[in-house]
Amino acid sequence: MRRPAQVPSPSPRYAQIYALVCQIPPGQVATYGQIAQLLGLPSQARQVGYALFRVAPDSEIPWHRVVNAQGEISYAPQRQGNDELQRWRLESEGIIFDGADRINLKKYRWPGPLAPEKSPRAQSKA
DNA sequence: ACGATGACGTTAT
DNA sequence: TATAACGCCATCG
Repeated sequence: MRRPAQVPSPSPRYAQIYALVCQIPPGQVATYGQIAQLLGLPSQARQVGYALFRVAPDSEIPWHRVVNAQGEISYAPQRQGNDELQRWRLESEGIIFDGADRINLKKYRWPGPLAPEKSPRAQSKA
């Protein structure tokens, strides 16, 4: 069932994905394509999602803050309800789903690592 | 090494 | 707006 088998040392590419996802602040969400683009991977949105698939639900990574470009959770039978968990967690952070099970990306979309929601101070890193 | 798959995205109908 | 098909690239058998 395509289980992760063993992931002792993921590729550096995945490490970047995980690191970026960890930077998503609570109450906000990012899309797979956005993550990919921020990493310099314009068309590899799939790999971003695939990387998150390898992450355990109890991982330190806020994987639940990543949704697709349509602003909705990607429901898949392979996740066996982890998708529900994702929605539940997002709602816990104050994110509201509309009648179409989608969220307002215009309102919750993560601006990026260079634009924290508090201080729009670009490139103020180190 | 090869073929098939997939937590996606974009464009066309 | 919803549905369908194609493209992209890493991972799996």
